[in-house]
Amino acid sequence: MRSDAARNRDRILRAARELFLARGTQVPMEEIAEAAGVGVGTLYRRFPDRFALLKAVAIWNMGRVVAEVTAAMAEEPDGHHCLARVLRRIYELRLGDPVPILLPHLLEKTRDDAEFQQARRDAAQAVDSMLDRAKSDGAVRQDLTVADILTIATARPEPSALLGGYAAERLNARYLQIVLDGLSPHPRSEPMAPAVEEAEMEARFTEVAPDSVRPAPQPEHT
Amino acid sequence: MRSDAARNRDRILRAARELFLARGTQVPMEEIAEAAGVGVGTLYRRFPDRFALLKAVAIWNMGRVVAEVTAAMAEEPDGHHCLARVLRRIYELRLGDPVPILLPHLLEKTRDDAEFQQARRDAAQAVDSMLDRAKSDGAVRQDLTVADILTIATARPEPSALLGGYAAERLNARYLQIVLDGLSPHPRSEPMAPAVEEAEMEARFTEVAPDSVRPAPQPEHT
Amino acid sequence: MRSDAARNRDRILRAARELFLARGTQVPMEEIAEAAGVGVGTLYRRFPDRFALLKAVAIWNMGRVVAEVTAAMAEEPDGHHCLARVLRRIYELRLGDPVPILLPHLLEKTRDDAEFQQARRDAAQAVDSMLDRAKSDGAVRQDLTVADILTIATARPEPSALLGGYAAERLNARYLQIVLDGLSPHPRSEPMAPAVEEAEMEARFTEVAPDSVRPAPQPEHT
Amino acid sequence: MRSDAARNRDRILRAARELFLARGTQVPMEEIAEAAGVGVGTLYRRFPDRFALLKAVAIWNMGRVVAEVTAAMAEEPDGHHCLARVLRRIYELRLGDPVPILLPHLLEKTRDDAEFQQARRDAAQAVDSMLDRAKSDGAVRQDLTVADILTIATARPEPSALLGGYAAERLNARYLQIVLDGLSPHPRSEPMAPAVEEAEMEARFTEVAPDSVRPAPQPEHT
DNA sequence: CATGAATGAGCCTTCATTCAT
DNA sequence: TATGAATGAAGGCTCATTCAT
Repeated sequence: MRSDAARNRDRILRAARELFLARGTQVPMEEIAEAAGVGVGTLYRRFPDRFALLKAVAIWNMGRVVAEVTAAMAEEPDGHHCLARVLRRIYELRLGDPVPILLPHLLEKTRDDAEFQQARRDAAQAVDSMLDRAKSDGAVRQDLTVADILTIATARPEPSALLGGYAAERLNARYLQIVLDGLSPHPRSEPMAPAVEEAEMEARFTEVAPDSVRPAPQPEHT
Repeated sequence: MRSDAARNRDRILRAARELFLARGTQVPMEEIAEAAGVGVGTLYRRFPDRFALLKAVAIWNMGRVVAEVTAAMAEEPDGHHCLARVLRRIYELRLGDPVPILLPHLLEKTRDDAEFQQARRDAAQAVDSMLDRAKSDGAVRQDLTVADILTIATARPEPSALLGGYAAERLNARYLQIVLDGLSPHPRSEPMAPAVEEAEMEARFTEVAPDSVRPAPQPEHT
Repeated sequence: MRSDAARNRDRILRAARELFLARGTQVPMEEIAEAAGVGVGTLYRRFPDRFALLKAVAIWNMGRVVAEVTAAMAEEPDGHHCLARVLRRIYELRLGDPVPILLPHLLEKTRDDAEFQQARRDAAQAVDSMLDRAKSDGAVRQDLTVADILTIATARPEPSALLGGYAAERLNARYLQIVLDGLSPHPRSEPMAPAVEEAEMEARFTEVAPDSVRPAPQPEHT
Repeated sequence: MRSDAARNRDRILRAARELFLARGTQVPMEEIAEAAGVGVGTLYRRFPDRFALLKAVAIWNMGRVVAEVTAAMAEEPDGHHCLARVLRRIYELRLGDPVPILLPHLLEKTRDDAEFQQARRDAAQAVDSMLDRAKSDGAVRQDLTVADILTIATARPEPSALLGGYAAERLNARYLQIVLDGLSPHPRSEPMAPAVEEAEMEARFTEVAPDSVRPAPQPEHT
């Protein structure tokens, strides 16, 4: 029965991740339950409310980032290909989508969630190790930090919004190449704004951001 | 009262644009009405449903893109600064946000909307003229097309999703510089995937995209 | 301008009568105004609320009953044909439809309305004179009163409800003939329940009906 | 809880039938729910929209017609009393009211509804068998068909519209006797319009009625 | 006077969550 | 423990009526 419960949890999580992406984070809980092949009651037993589900999906996404980095590090020949592959996967799987991975108000509510914070640190560390390798290989500028890479991860192009899916793959590929070119060390590059260090990212979870750069309020996910 | 009505329409539009960004496109119509200082009835008289409002905001956004390009072309010294300024403004004002400017299903429903299509063409043309100038100035690769620039416009970084607003301005500035670097002509750049020409974009509104690259279904905006 | 106003009133009344029949008495006031070719403001100037419109239509209907009786009395050869024609016209024009001619709560509210009461008396008197002639001609039983005829007027057959309009004319004609046969004097007829005299009808507008025979409450017409 | 659910469905149906008659088919769903002692959500779970409720009530009404016929056939001494009793019950219970039993547009939407069509056929058959017996007993003309009886069923007198309920019982009784007299075989009767056979009624559900006899458009029930 | 814009109460419907079975 | 029935708060939308132009 323990295994049944675990299987249910897993099916719910998969269904939720897919439906959140396909139909938005407000998708009815009943649809998620149905897609998972369980009753709503079961869904609520595993995840007491919608937020718990969002958090679980976010943790799953972060774990997936670690997995993608690990695989790329093992299989790609150099830092450039490694970075290219991971970014491509993040966009493909929409792992960096602001919704639902890391909504501001989700961050607020997860500040004290050990599991969530651990997953976040693991993901940042994995990306950081990948960035180190890219720097060593001379694939990217030395003044980049993990915050830059994660920022790029959130900047998923959506050419389908322009072309309804037409030529989306080509446009995505071109976008990725442009970004990678931009990341590479150019003699002519002007100096950038000061880098954001990992320590600063970490600090975010203890300090409160200055009002001037507060993110826009986000919709409550009930 | 014609003038009153026009003023109300305008106030509703502004309120909608702001609330769609701040609280999502599902924000209660009543809140939009309240923010605009009118009753719901008035809102519904001007915009028969939520979709009409989304469309009007999208048209406004596209008009704003034209205005930003025009201003930049007039005031900036060269193609590089022009492009940089416009992209920065697009991100700042969130003019290229997939929501609500150009959701796939919004495109479907606007295929036969003359005003919408005109606004879209005007925006594309403005961006294209800016791109031409940037090419003439040697500021960007010659193999770029307007589709690439618009794709970039949709790829707005959201560092606040990672840092809750902390250092967002610096990260945004760094992201923009990375992209601009990537757009600049590099001798070492590998060839890109075939460019998407403006004619292909235009074709999107008559042909139907191949199934293989259909965008994910989107939430209904009622 | 007096004539313009009168023309408007008339157009509104016609539109209201038609729309009440075609789409029910809850049809939006704005539709009535549009069908009449005036603005809602004008409609409300002539008829302060929906009830005023219902009342005016009811008065018009009763006037039409008088007109139909008058024409039939003048043109038909005998009491039988006269009665048959008037009943047919009442059904055709739906002059006796409970809605909106004589809803119970409409009666309540019109108890003190002189114009309405006069129209009602005129209609009853016209029908009564027609009934007298039919009795003189031996076309109907002697024990009938105007209340019976008016009751029959409210019993409009609606075969379209059964057959979607198919054969409606034939079924209506057959129904009418059945009723007329039933009205004719049969030696074999059993005695009927006591007749309702006109004086009793008149009394209804001063007394209050006994609770036991109160009509079902009717929907408020706002 | 299956039994609870069934009990709720039943209570909703009863409440709906009563309120549709008492206050019209536009009665707020919430009132129906309240009268049934359930929440609106429960009502909507059983009946997804107002139309589903109308349909269910119509089916209930048709079933009741069958029950009334069956009882009358078993308990009444002859065809005359049987017919009289059933018509009286139909009027008393308002089983033949155009609303909600058999509205034209309801027929349209139920053309493919197996349960509805079965109920309709059962009711027609029951009435037909009763008519056969009446003919055998010499209680009615031989040239009547079930369509005539059903047409009569829709022609419910509403004397309360004239008298506010005063003397309604007597007037109803007299109306019924008049109709029954009209139905009885008179040597002196003129020939009637051609009868509508049951086969023609049945055909109505496959063919489309000729435009000339289309029923008036009916109010949408949401 | 005529118009139609503005208002907001009210009804329909959905869906998050609870809880009886 | 799994289910799905029940609840009711919340939001979309309509429309009667008022009132500024």
